[in-house]
Amino acid sequence: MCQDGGMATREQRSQRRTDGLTRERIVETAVTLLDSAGERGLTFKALTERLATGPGAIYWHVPNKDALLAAATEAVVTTALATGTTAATPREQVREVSLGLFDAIDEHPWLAAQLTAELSRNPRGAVTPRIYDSFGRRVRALGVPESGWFTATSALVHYVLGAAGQNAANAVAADHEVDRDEFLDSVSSSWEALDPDDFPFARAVADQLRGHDDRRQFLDGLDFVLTGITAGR
Amino acid sequence: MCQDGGMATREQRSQRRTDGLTRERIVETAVTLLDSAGERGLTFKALTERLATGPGAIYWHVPNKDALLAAATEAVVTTALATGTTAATPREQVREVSLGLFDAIDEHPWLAAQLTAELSRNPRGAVTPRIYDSFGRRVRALGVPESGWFTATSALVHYVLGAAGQNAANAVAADHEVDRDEFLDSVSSSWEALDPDDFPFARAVADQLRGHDDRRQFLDGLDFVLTGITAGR
DNA sequence: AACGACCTGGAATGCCATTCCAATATGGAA
DNA sequence: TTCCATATTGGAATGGCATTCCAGGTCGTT
Repeated sequence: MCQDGGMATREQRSQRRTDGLTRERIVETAVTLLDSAGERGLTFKALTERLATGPGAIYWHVPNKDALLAAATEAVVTTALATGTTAATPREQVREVSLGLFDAIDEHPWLAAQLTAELSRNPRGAVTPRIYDSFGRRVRALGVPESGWFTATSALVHYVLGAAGQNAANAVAADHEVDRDEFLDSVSSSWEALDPDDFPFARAVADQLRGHDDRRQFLDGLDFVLTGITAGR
Repeated sequence: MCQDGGMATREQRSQRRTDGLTRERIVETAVTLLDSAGERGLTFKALTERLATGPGAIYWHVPNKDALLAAATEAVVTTALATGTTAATPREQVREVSLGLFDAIDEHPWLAAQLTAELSRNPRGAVTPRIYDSFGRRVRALGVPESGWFTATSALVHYVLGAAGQNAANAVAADHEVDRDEFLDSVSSSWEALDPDDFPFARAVADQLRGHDDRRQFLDGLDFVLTGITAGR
């Protein structure tokens, strides 16, 4: 095979740490790594370096990488949803929670995919009911009849996750660009250069791309959903 | 290090293939692998085995795995959007395209995440304008004023991707379960067991989970968006 | 002061994407 | 027909990664 002959037993172990390694500290570090380099940035190597330890120590606190991702997701979502309500009308309250999640995903671009995974893989966990409750309570306050609660809330959550996920992905991609305006401008130009027979619409809206406000667009879309949900009233 | 001493030159190469290895055949195989085992199922090892070749041959046709994923995405999306229109009203036409994409994502659960990535990473490629055009043309037909085209279409696409992505993730998760009804039932029960003070809403809608129709729920949500988009008329 | 449960970190394993390269086809020029 | 350049192939090597194993340390209890 390729054995290197054992080289005696380990002679000297490095000093044992005095500050305890806790699951909390690990999750915290994981979030930092995810934020700075995306899902690919979370490796056990980076983790062990940051925490000045070895993989075994981490695995004692956390069963595997997926669980670590789930824990990071839960930590971030819980914080994001824990904002006190200041808005007056139910509609404004929905906007408030939605923006909270939108901003959290913008700040933690890896969150959208993890949330989708968490909602389906772990519907019994803490995250799924927390999200549905945050949105659902406000949907109820909107005056939706009980039979429509689940459908309306699902539609809302799906829109928010879809839009926020796309926005976060865009933001990461735009990060590689020097200047956002310049980037949008060049995309817009390339849409204008498309064959008018094959892509009449892309051509027509190319100009609307330039300098549009993502947050504003998100809220406008949210209003479509809200209007639809409350339309029967 | 660990050199094994060269063992002479290769004496006998296995028979060279007669059927050409083409980019198309590779992408086709990639889609098959993705469909059967998700993104984790697409490995160069599996690919070389299926195609009875080596990694080098594949890399001659395709620059890397990301490009292969992008090509697979484009192939599937192009097919999904290439359905002729049979619906009468613009609103029904939007439903038609949306369902086409929803079903494609349901059939290829890896597609949602890839589409989000493709839309942001490669807005100049073929996929992004194709999607925007498919939806946008019908939005225009809905009677939306030109200034609202981009916003309305984006909202629509975001909702469809969000809902379809969540649905596909759910379907994959449910695949591991024996029975869908039984699974929904157990989730519903665990929601009912939640603390009524912390999760009043989840408790209240737990029953609506049981036996709900995903496709129907998707269309109901789509109607909210459509109603919102056309509300100003 | 010694035992065991808890906790640590380094080495070993096996999978994966990617690169390198020697070997092989193929078809046009001589 | 022979020969060569170019297109194409597949296997070996490389380096990174998650995960497992294990030989140890630490500390509270007795």
